[in-house]
Amino acid sequence: MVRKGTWTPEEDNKLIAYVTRYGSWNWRQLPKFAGLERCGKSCRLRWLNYLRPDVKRGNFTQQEEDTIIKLHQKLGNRWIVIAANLPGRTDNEIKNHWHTNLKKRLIKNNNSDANDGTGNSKDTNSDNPAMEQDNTVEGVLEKNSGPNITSPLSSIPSSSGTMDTPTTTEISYENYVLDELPLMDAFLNDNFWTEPYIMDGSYVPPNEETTLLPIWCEDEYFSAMYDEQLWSHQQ
DNA sequence: AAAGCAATCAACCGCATGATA
DNA sequence: CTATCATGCGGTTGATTGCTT
Repeated sequence: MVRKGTWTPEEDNKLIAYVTRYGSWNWRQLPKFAGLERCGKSCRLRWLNYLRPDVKRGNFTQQEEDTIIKLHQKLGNRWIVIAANLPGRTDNEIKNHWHTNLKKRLIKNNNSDANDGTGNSKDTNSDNPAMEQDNTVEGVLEKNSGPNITSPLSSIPSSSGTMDTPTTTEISYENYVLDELPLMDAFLNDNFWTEPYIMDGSYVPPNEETTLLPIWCEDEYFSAMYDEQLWSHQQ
């Protein structure tokens, strides 16, 4: 039986514990091994959109909104490409923000422009001089990602020390002491960011013997940390 | 206080694409 | 070449929350 609907803290615990330890070597099989009554798709979405350590929560900044608008003008509904240029933001989050805020704001702005008769079109950053340096789509892409539009996964920090500049605003994984947090090693070591995503065959999935263990039960510290720190931030 | 409505956002669904047998 | 499977993407839905009356 496959569960649907909102994820519970317990389910989140299981998913985080599993992906942290073993990576996402196969989303379809993952829920079975992780002890989750969810489909693989649901697990993947939950991880990518909410549980990944580098997911940035909270309000969009003016600069982020400007980037979204500019890129959407050029690219249309290619949310994954737009997301790739906003580190820490997911396509789902950007899509939602677009439909609930930016689209309406643009319509409103266009209407007011049409009414004022000046023909001067103001974008959302007209009150922010700092943003007027290079507001072309090319400029935004160049500034955020280099000359080429990057792959969606490029927003995931590489192993080259990007944890020095965390993109997470609400959940700071740096606050946890490594010695006391065995599971968090995986978040912070050099392999974590590449393991789940590299499909070159180098990643060895857990075997049946090890995965039969209910791994989430072993990690009481992690569970407690998660309950207190992480879950509360998401509510 | 409660009912109605609108806004928000987490999650699901269907389709497309790429890999592999 | 074709079938099958896994994954990714974008559109849409529905539950929850907040606001108004």
